Amino acid sequence: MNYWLVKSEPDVYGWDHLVKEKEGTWDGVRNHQARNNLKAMKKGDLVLFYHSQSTKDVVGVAEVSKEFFQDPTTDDPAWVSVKLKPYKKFTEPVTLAAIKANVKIKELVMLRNGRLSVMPVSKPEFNEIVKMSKTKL
DNA sequence: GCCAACGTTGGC
DNA sequence: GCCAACGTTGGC
Repeated sequence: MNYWLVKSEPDVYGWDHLVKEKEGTWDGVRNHQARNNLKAMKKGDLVLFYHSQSTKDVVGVAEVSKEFFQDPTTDDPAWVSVKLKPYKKFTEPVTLAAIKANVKIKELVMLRNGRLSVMPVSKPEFNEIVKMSKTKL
């Protein structure tokens, strides 16, 4: 079981969209590093769902429901998508400021490479963020 | 709205 | 193959 974090602009495709659709296709990724991470995702992996730009917080956990396949938004076989479904909404969103303030997770990839949209999260980091959200998974 | 970080593009 | 210019992302 691996853990991940995906970033999304809530205006474009936020947590609420995912909940409404029940299952969302994570397409349009055009970054090699992010693509490699998508390919490494396994069904059942848990994914922190981060809202960028407006609220800047992790709002919940999604689950990988389908492993990578050809990105439907392009014919270029270089790009892939996965499918995600909502797993659990956080009781309290975990803000970027709170993450930055927590020394236990200062190695989080997001803090080092702010522009990556799909990134791995270690198990301790995942657990710590869930703990900060006061959510029981 | 500004700026930093990073990826991509194109000239050489 | 290097590097400057440019575009995009995302935090502030």
